[in-house]
Amino acid sequence: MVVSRFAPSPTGYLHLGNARTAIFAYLFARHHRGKFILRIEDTDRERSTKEFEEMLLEDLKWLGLEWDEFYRQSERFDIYREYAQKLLDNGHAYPCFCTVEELEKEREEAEKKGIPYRYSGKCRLLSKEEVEAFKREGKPFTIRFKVPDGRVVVFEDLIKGAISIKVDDFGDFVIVRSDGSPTYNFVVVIDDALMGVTHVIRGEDHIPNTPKQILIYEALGFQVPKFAHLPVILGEDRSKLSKRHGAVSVRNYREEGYFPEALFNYLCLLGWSPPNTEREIFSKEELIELFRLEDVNSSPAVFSKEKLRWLNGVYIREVLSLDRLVEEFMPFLEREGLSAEKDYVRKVLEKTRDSFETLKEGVERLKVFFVEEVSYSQEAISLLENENSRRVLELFLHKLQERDNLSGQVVKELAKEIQKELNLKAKDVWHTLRASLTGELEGVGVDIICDVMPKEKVIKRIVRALGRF
RNA sequence: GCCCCCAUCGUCUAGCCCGGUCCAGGACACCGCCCUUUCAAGGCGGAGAUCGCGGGUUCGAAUCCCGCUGGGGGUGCCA
Repeated sequence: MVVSRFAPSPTGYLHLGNARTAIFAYLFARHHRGKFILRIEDTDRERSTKEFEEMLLEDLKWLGLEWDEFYRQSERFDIYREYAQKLLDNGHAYPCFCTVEELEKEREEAEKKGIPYRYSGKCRLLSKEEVEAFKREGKPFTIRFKVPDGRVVVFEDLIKGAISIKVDDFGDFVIVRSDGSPTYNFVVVIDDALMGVTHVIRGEDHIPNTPKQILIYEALGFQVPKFAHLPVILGEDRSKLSKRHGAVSVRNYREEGYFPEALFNYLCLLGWSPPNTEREIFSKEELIELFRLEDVNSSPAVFSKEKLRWLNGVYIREVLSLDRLVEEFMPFLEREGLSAEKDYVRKVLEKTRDSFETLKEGVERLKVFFVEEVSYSQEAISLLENENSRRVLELFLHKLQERDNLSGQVVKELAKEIQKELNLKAKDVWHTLRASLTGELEGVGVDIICDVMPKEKVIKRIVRALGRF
């Protein structure tokens, strides 16, 4: 059975790059009817927090990723200790008593000479007696993995193809810190092996780690899984997407009123495209069906907020159900201090869903439907102060009284009559109505407003405008 | 510095494995027109890539080979 996993460390909000990695790993597992594991990599006690972990889970769920198994590395230290001991016993690892200061000095010297730094491996040479003596003294030590000399590790990456790395490029590396906590390169192997992970799908920044990990797999007699390294996501300036590029966490987009389906869909299109089709809109189920690692691009992609926006708009106007739209719109309305009956919101959105691309933008655009009193822009004021405007509004009110109810159809008829009777351009009539009704010179169609808003409310706004100008 | 990865319109990409149908297709953004009471949305059309550069191989190369350049990533008792 295929088993993939997503293994984030809880040191911040879910980053877009990580989200895409999670999505690909998830899609791959589901496509093969396999298992998808979520593993929290919190071995670094300094930077990991419970709060971030909760956010992470929340964001993942929001995106629509369900996992079959869940682990937390901080709860598995006993297991890691056991395997560290195993490596010590079978001679693949050794205690190292070098201090951080000593290592720092070595590194500086290497740099000064312009030669690439790697740990000298001098603690490899310590005799049993020396080790015992140091331990009795209570001298702190790390455990290092013994990297075999001259070895070239070759592996077939499912996305990049054959990759070979000379192991001499890095020295013996630490697998257990002096405080007893295990390091990433070590635990990742233990966990993936024990959890039966068959496909390690992760960012390409892990390529340099892979040979180290393969060495550990071998030293422990574990079967080496398949690897797939995804290209990174870049910002507009072509450097790795990071905080200084602005909104880069899933949470940011959620708060701006993006839909998880749209973000999911967009992220899939970054570095992957489905075979034999020019479609771009896909449901999660379709993506599961279509996704193949072979079709993932091997070059990095620049994140485009513009295109995400567009895609979100497509979801709002074409893909999502009206009910869903209403459901998600409500909290955004409330966040702006506005409120309305669900049915009313439904009526509004039914007619206007094709005119905005994020929920936040939607609330802004549709405010006029929900506020008690509109505020007038400078342009609207100068228009309403015009004598013609007064005549239009008065005539409109007068005619409105003769009608039982108001609608888009009715307002069109009335506008036409007014235009004729006052000998004005259609434009002028409409502009005046809009200004009095919305306080702005642009926005949602006046006919739509009259279709949706109660007649009394329309009258009230016009009366108020008339009274003010 | 050293190691690894990558390279098609501004951006995401199709095509590359199995060379001719590609004087390179689609999408976002951009420009114009139409629709129209405005802004969007929508419809139609346009511009935009000598396939990073230079050498080969071949009757023929975006597609195969070599070199160069550029970009990205890594180089921790972070993950």
